[in-house]
Amino acid sequence: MRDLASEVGMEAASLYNHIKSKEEILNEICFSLANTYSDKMDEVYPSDNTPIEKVKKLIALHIQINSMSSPLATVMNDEWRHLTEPCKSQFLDMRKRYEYLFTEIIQQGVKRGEIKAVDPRIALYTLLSSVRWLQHWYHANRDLDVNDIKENIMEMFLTGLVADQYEWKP
Amino acid sequence: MRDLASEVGMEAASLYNHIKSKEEILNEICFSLANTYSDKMDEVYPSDNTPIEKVKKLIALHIQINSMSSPLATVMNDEWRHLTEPCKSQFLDMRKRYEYLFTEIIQQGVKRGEIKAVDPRIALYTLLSSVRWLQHWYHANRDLDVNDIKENIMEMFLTGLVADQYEWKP
DNA sequence: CCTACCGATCGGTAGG
DNA sequence: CCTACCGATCGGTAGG
Repeated sequence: MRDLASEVGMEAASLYNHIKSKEEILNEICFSLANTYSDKMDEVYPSDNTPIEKVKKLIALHIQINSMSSPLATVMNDEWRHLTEPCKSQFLDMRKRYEYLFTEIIQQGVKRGEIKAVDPRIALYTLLSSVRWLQHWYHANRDLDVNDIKENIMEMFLTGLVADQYEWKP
Repeated sequence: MRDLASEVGMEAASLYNHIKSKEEILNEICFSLANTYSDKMDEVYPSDNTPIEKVKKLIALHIQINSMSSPLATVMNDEWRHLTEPCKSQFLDMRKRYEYLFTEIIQQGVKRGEIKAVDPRIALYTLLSSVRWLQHWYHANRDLDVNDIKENIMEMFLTGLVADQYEWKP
């Protein structure tokens, strides 16, 4: 709180005329971002895009948030554990629902023959994890363009690293 | 330190007969794991495997460490920032070298036509990030088998999510 | 290995 | 918005 205060040019004690507690800030950040994700899911999930198009739209949002709102994303990703009840449970419920709908999308893709028969949970967590650390390495590699990153990551996930002509299987 | 002490059944003060400082523990954990990664790289990099085989071997190590030694991996991944100089610089140098050799492997694969023309840094960070969070979701999904996870992740990265027969490009 | 205790720091309050 | 200050907690030391 002392650091925050000096950043905005006041004493720590004065912050408490603007906020109720340190945790109020944490709540604000976590739920603001969680709502952004939920809203996008509520828009994408029932749409008539193909499952692969849906996955692409959601991954694009993750890339966007983790590269643009990265300090907020860092707080949500690393500090949600310090939410107190009942907020913590509410937050986890939102996350659970988001992950459930995301696996549903993957599973629908598998059923329709668009997506390979991977384990949907493994696919989901691998996707989410990989874009999660954008916040950390993106700022150390500023010369990279967000759209380049987006296209490269999409390409990797959708068609893999192995070159089309190359016969890699033993 | 109070928590650690009670976990091993002593008073916090007594811990200091076994260790020099809290930070000594952090150093121990960070460098023990960093050495494991470096050693594997020194073995794999100059070997006569194909670049893709090398990538597979390194990713397998990351999966192994992040699922088996997960508490140690969590400490290294999240707390290395609190290393003090000169240890911090030394740690970052090791990481930089590891990442450099890893991108070299990817770049060689691209040059040899085995790996698609992705940006090697983006590919690297996406690979590393995705397996990094194994520690967090693996224990919440205990029914998953480590080898299943390994195979699924490899498959995703190497040949992608899109089913072979499916024409997805617009 | 424990008791007793230290200086620093933290989130936060009282009172103006 | 500030000064002054609180109780709790933290890493660590002295001395046995």
